[in-house]
Amino acid sequence: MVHSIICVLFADINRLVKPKSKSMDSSTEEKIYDAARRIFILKGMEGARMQEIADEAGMNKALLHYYFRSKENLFKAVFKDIFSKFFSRVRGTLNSNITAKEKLMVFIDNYIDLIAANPYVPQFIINEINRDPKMLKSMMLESGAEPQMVLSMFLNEVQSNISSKIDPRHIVVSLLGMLIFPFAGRPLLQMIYFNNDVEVYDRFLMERKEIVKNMILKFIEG
Amino acid sequence: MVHSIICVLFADINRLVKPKSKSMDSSTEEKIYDAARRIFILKGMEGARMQEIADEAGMNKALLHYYFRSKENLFKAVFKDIFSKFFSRVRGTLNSNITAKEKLMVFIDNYIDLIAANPYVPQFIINEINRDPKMLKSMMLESGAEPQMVLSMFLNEVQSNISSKIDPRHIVVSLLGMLIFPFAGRPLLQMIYFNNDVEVYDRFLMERKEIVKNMILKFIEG
DNA sequence: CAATAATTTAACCAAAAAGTTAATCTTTTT
DNA sequence: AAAAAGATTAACTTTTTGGTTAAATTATTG
Repeated sequence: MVHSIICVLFADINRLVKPKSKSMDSSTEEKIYDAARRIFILKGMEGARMQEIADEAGMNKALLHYYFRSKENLFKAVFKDIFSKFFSRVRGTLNSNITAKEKLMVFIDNYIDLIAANPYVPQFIINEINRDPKMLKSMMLESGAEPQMVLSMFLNEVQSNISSKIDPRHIVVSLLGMLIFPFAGRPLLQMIYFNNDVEVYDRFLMERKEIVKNMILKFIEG
Repeated sequence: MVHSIICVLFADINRLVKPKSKSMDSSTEEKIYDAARRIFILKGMEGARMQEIADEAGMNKALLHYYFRSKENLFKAVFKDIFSKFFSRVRGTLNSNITAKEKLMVFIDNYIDLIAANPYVPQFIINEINRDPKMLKSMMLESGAEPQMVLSMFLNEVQSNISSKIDPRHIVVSLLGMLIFPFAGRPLLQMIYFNNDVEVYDRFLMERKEIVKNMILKFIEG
């Protein structure tokens, strides 16, 4: 399959958060930023500690306050970045000129690859928006993300190309649920249904590409 | 529909957490327990403050330590309770003697009602297990919950009654994703796709009963 | 009722965590 | 090279938060 080759080639492009690299060519501010991203995504705003972020970045805690005035500040910068990057990545997968149905299939493949490379991001975003829903408003204004466009765009296409009278929002929500839940609920699901076998669960996640495509198609085409 | 009548009649039975009641007939310990449940579910272990729980319970912070030695202790008691209650409720919906397919349909209806009455519970459980996966092990041993039974039970039935060669775990995960995600992602979804209209979103959630049943059936029956 | 036990409170303590500062080291500018 | 600006550190302060205690109040029991 050509597509899976493309997936492999571009796998690291999907990574929103750089893994800690030993080559120290990035600036101090960048190092703080990256460390903060990793810690915040893993532990959330409330669970993260400034000291921990400083340690992760390999430097003094005071520097975090030197570059970003407060934890709140640092978090907001990081969150805004992750949020907009994530949504623009998602939107990016929809900009080819193939049929609507094909586009939907490519979307599912890419979305699973994207989350596989950033398994904590969707849950992180959902949690933080639950914690402080006001953030979402400013996020949508400041970042050019316009996340509502992401799926309504092609779902209008799907809607018109395929005979289906279902509210497209039900399809979006079902689709996202099927894609995100196996990642968000991994520790639970992996233990209960997979005897905590990491490799088997990883395979399971990749199998989902075909499963979800199949499921959505059957539903849309009746 | 008879079923919706039953749903209305038993609506409050689904509620795992009592809303704060003005009638003060419950014991101090119970009041603390209930307040802790509400706060922990809303803010999580890390986000919750002992003072906040004391305020919610309408009493002194020292009392929380008098009845439960530590925050950790209080949290574990509450979490264990919520976890096992939730899973036993879920399992409870599967104990009628109707066909496997019918059982699946009833399950979907009941599950949505259950989460509608406890919208934060699934995400809370997932988050806390992510934070401390060790908890899950002890939870499964101590509480008689055995959550793995919940769906494998009837999915074996479904599997044998209906011709379908799909790994039932894919069906479980898809199903749970479709059911849980609209609740977990509510603030995000409601804002992006529903102009923050609470009533419309509530209706959307109830519509999902038919949508999800439809979707699962189409998938299983091919 | 008196004594004893259980409950409740206000005030306090210690540890953790965010945030600050002044002094030092490094780089850039003149 | 001297001065200035920028980056970095160690040590410190403040605030938050979980936890304690001793005294007061209430309930229970002999």
